[in-house]
Amino acid sequence: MSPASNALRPPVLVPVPSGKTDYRLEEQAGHLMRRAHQRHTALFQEMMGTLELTPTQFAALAKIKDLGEVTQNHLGRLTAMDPATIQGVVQRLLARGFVERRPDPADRRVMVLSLTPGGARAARDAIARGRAITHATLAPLTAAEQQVFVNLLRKLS
Amino acid sequence: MSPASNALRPPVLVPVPSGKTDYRLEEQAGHLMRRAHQRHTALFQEMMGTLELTPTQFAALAKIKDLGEVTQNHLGRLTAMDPATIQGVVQRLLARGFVERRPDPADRRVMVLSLTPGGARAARDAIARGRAITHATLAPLTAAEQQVFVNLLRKLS
DNA sequence: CGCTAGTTGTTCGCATACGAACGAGTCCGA
DNA sequence: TCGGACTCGTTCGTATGCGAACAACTAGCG
Repeated sequence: MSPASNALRPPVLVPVPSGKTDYRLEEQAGHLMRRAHQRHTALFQEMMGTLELTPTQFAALAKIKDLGEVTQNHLGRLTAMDPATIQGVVQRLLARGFVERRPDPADRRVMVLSLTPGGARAARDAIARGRAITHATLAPLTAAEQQVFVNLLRKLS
Repeated sequence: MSPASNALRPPVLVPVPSGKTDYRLEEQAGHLMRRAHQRHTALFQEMMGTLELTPTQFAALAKIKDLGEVTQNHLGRLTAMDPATIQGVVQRLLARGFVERRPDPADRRVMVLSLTPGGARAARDAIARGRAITHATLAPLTAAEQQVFVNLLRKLS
């Protein structure tokens, strides 16, 4: 039935029939990236379910678990968040009791962040779901395509 | 000297030495998509420059230009925006005088949107920049990789 | 030592993004 | 023709995401 499986071949290169080249929004990389990211966040929210973590909250939690202790700005850089953005994310994790902060005696500008026991438990649970979310996000692609896609994404920062 | 150049080969499959598999945030598809999208929007804002259009405003403008007339919800579906989201976007385009709206006599729920002359001029200008933005966004990839990347993105909605 | 440059965390404002709920209107089947 | 189901646009609330400005603090240089 279906022709199938020539998916990676470049499209047939029909040169635009009309003289004035037209602009197809739905073929622009940026627009497609927005939509793909949109789909991912929908999956994320659905599959994170009762844990009620957003993607950025999850990233922060996972990174703190990784490092044990981090300062807020450093955590922001590691998770690609603006100081203004990481600030709000950390506030919400503090409010939910997942994260603790204590002043750094060596540098009085700095607040050191670490997980609470409850935060550590949440992080373990969330990471398990994180694996499933990655799986679901990439499900429309074959295993080989997934490899290629992630490699290309890495080149696009 | 250096092994090098096996970049597309699947990683050597070192099964994690410790018993507990670890989770690398920076290799997760979702996280990478967020960062790639982030980079794109930064390029977008910079290159759109004095036109001061956001990606969603641009998408709406380009789509209206394409169709001549659209209703608001329909426009939202075409540009992948929630009714609540497209509402704000249209408000701002109305406020800047790029878009007009008039009631549809045939269906009194509906408002029909179209471009003003100024909006049409802005759209032409913006689309020219849009091409450059797509180019810059994909610049880290070779031409062949760009084809593959866009094809894979399309499969991820 | 003292001044400047840079860093850290915070606040404000604006623009997505979407779930939920709502009033107004349309449509279709009984 | 009546009533329920659906659609359209709007509002509210919450969470990113970032530029800009700011106070507090550190560090480095003359």
